[in-house]
Amino acid sequence: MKSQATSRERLLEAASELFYRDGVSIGVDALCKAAGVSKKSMYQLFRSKDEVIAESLAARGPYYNALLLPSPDDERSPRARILSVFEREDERAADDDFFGCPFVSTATELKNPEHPGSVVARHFKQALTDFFRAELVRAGAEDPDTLAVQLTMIFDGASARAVVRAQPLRGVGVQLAATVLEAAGVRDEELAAHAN
Amino acid sequence: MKSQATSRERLLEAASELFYRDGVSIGVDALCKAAGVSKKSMYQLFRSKDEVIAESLAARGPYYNALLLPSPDDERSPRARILSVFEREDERAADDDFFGCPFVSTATELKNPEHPGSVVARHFKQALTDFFRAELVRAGAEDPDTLAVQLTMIFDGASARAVVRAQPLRGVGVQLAATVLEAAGVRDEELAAHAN
DNA sequence: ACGAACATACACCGATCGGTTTATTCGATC
DNA sequence: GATCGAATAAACCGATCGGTGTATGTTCGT
Repeated sequence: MKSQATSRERLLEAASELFYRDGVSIGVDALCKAAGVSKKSMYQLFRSKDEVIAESLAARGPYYNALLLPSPDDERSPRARILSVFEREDERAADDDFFGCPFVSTATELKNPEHPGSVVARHFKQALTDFFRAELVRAGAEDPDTLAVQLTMIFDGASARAVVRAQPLRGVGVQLAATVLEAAGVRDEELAAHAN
Repeated sequence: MKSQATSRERLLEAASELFYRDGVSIGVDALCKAAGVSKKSMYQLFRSKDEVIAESLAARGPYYNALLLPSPDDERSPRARILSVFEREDERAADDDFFGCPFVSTATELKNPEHPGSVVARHFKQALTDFFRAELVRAGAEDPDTLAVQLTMIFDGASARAVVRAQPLRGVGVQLAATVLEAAGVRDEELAAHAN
């Protein structure tokens, strides 16, 4: 056997990596070769390359979120949990093989917002915003909706900065997020004060 | 004659638009056809498609900055001048033909940070940061360097949000920038206080 | 009226694009 | 061991990729 994973799994995994590293314009020949799957098989597992793009992005989503978001049983404060996302992004962005948020990158390359891949991208950006919002609610923030969107914008802005390879000023995203939380009155004591 | 502009100008203008709207993977045939210039002419005006990418981006730069940045004889406060950039971005992002900051988009698509187009992109993002920095210095901000980078991040984050077509919450970028300026003590009275 | 310079359209190059088809091989079932 | 389904490699499709070569104007200065 080729490997433990099914053809479909190998295909989606290779697609995630290649589409992220080389862009969605990478050819299906190269993709199938990397996955060790014949083109014939690919086209009976998926209707089109566009479907592979969307499905591989959807498959990457949970994995990517697991990398960034703190685990649910991480008992730190909402503030610390939110800032940890920016800290991890900061670490990842320092790598040479960092090409930005895969969802934003894909949506940027696809151009068409109705492309199934763009729809998936939109969904997962919303998931990040939802995480921020939930933490902000826990912290008792005043306007969690707006604040969550703002944090997502900071996240994507930090990512964009890494993409264009501006001179690395590490921690500036974390610092910015902290400033915004501070301005919104979200502090570490906040949760405790609320709980008491 | 075809038009007043030279072949080179028509080529760069068409390239700016097509590369932005359809991505840099648009073919040179389509580009030349749109510009009304023969492929032969293009290849004796430019060494390669990559060079056209870089030059067209460099040509778009001043134009794009003129759209966003306030004119030098706009006598509003640094705070107002900075916020006006986010207001204009907010307007532009509402258009259906908005595909994000062209510099970030191009760098995202090119992947390779050493591609001449990526170098140009980096340069123009720095120009935006420099504008912010200059205004912050005028306003007497404490850490203009970090703050300027943070504002650039907010700018690109707002852009990314528009690219993925998240539900439009207009003005949230402006609001975020205002929050950060407020936290940094940059207020409208600041300049006057300094001048007095 | 002439030749030099240039810009054009267009064929051409090998490679690759997304996608389909064919022929072959392999492994499981009976 | 015969049979069938599934997976494979590879040819094939028309179109397009970035880039070049050629042959036909068109516009000049002289």
